[in-house]
Amino acid sequence: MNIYEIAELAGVSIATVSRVMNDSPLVSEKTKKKVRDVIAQNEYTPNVFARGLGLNSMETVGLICPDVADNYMAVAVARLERSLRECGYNCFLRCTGRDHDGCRKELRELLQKRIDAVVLIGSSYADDDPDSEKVEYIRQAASQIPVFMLNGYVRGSNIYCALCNDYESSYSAVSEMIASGRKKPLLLMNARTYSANQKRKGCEEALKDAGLPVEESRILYISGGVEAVTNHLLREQHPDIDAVFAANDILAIGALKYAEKLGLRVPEDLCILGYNNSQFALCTNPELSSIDSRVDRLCDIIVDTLQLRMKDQPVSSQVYAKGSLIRRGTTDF
Amino acid sequence: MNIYEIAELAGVSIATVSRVMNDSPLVSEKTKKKVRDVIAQNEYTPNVFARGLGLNSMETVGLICPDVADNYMAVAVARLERSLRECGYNCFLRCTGRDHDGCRKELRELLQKRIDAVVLIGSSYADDDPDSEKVEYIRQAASQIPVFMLNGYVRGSNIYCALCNDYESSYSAVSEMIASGRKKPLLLMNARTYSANQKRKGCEEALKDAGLPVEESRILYISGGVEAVTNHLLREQHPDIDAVFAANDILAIGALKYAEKLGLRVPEDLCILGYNNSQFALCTNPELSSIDSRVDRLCDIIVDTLQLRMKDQPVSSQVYAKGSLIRRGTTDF
DNA sequence: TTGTAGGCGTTATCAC
DNA sequence: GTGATAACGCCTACAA
Repeated sequence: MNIYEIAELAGVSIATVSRVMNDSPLVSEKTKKKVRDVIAQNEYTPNVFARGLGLNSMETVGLICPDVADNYMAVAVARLERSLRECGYNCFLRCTGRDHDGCRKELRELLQKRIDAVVLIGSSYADDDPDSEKVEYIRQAASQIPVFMLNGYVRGSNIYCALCNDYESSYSAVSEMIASGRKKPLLLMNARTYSANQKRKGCEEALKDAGLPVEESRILYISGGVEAVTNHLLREQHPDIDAVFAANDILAIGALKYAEKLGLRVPEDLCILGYNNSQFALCTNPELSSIDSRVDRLCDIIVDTLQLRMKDQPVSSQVYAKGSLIRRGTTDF
Repeated sequence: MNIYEIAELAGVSIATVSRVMNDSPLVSEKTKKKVRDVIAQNEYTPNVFARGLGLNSMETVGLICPDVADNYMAVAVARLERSLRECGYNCFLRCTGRDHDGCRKELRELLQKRIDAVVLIGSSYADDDPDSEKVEYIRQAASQIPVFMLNGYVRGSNIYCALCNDYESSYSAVSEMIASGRKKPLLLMNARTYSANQKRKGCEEALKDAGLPVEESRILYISGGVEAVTNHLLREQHPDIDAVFAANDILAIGALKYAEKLGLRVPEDLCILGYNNSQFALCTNPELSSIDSRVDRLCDIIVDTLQLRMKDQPVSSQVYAKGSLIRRGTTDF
C-alpha cells in the first residue's frame, strides 16, 4: 500500500495525501477526514526509505559505546534510547571496544547511514587533553552532524559534552576521608581516560591540600574483573594503606575482597569507596559506599541539548552534573 | 557526491558505477580500476536511502528487549550487535518494558522502519504456553519478517527460538542439591515467564522424584532488587528452609543477605544457588554458585540461524543450549 | 562489456 | 485548496 493507492481510493492526488500525512494546514477538514479514513482502513504507513531519500533523514541517532555489557553504559544506553524514542528518534547501537580505532570506524559507518546525530558514551573516547589530535576524527564528524559526549570532553564546534564533575566529587570525598583520620589512601584506577584523570587529580589535590604526600606507589592501574584486582593487591605484599578510593565499583569490590582475605575489618581497618553507584554496590557485605556519577542526569541533559540543537536553538557546549556521595557500609565518614 | 558525479568523473555511465560498487563480474578490470580510483579519491559512498528504496531493505535488524540496564539483556545485546554487525547488519535497539503492550508497539514501529529481521530478547515476551493467543502479534510480525527469540518460545512459522534447557538444568541442579542432603529448598522466582516456569517445573519434578513434598509456601515470587528480596524473606518469619534455588542471581543475593542478617552459615545452614552466572555472582562473599544460562551461546545460535534464514537455507525452529552449574562458595554439592 | 531508461515512494514547487 | 510534476539517488532490465 503506497501513497498512490491511498490517493486513488480517497479520490484525491498524492500531494493531498502527503499533506494529510504531514498534517498541513492547507487541507480542508473535510478532505482530511476522507483521506484519514482511507489511511486508517488500509493501515497505510509511508515508506521510510522514500521519505528518507526526499528529506535526507530517517530521524536516527547513533549510540556508540565501548561495551553495553558494562553496567555504566548499559544504564546510559537504556535511558538514552527511551528518551530519544519519545522524541521521535530511532537508535542505532554500536559497541566498539575501548580504542579510538573502533570508534573511528563505527562513527564513519554510521555517518554513511545518514544518522542525524551521534552520542559517544563513556570517557574512553575522550583524550585527557580536550584539544588532543587523537580525537580529531570526532571533530571531523562534528562538521557533519552534532556530536554529543556522555562523560567525555572534546573541544570543538558542534560538540556538546555532559559531564560529571569528577574532579570536585573526588576532591571532596577524599577530603572527607582524610578529615575522618585516614592518612594513606590507595588510588585504584582502571584507565587513563579524561574522566579517570579528573578523579586522580581530585584525589591528589585533596592529599596535597591536607599536607599529605602523594605516593606513586599508592596509585595503581589495574584492568580486569574483581578477581584480577584482588590478586593484584595480594601480590603487592600488603601495601601500607588505610583507605581505598576506586575509580569504579568493580575495583572497589576487588579491594573489599582483598580486605576479606587478609582479615581486615571494613571500614575500621580499611575504608573503601567506589564510584558510579552501580547495582554491584548493593551486592556486597558490607554494602559499598560509592560516588553516584549521575548517569541518568547526564542522559537527560544530553537528550535536552540534542532536542534544542536540532531545532537550531542555542545550547551550551558543556554541562556538568554534581556527583554525590552515597554512604553505605564500607566507609565511616 | 552521488553516483552521477562519479560516473561523470570516471567517464562511464551510472550503471557501470553501480556495478563496480556491487562488485559485478560483468565489468572489465580496467574499467573497475578507473571507477574505483574516482570513488576512492572522492570518498564516495552510496546513499543508503536511495539504496533502501530500490532494494526495500537497509540491512537492519531490530533488537527488542525489556531493559538493557538488566545485566542479562545487556550481555545479549552486546554480543548480538557485534556479531550482526560483522555480517553486515545494523541494529536498531528498543527497550520496551516487560509487558506485551510495549513489545507490540515497538515491534509495529520497527516493522514500519522496514527492518529485515527482529530479535526478541529475554523470556518476558513469551507466554508460558507457546501457542498462547497473547503472543499472536508475534506470529503476525513473523508473517512479514523472520522473528528470532532469545530464551523465549513461541510456536509459529518463521519464528526461530534459541533456548537454555532451563527445565533440565534446574531439575539436575536441584536433584544434586537433594542428594547432598537438602530437604527443604525455597524457590525464589521473579516472574511467570516461559523460562521461569520451566525452572519451576524442573525444581518441582526433582522434588517429586526424590519423594519430597512440593510446598506452595516454599515458592515465592518477588519483584524488585536485592533489598526487596531480603526484606521479603525477613518478613516471612524465618521460613523452614535449608536451601535456596533462585531464578536469577539478584534473587539469590537477596537470600544471601537474608542469611547474613540471621547469622546463618552459608552454605552449611543454607545453601544458595543463583541463575545466569552474571557478574553479580562474583561480587559476594562467599561467591555465588550459579547456573550459567549460556547467553553467549544462545546469541551465537541466533546469529547463525539468522544468516542461514536470510539466505533462504533450511534452519530449525528451536535450538537448545545446555545450562551448566558453576560451583562457587554458596553451595557444597 | 557498457549505456539507456524506467521504477522505487516520498516531498516540495509550481500552477490553477 | 488541490493537483501535476520534478526532484531525491540508487538498481536493474533491456538494448546495443
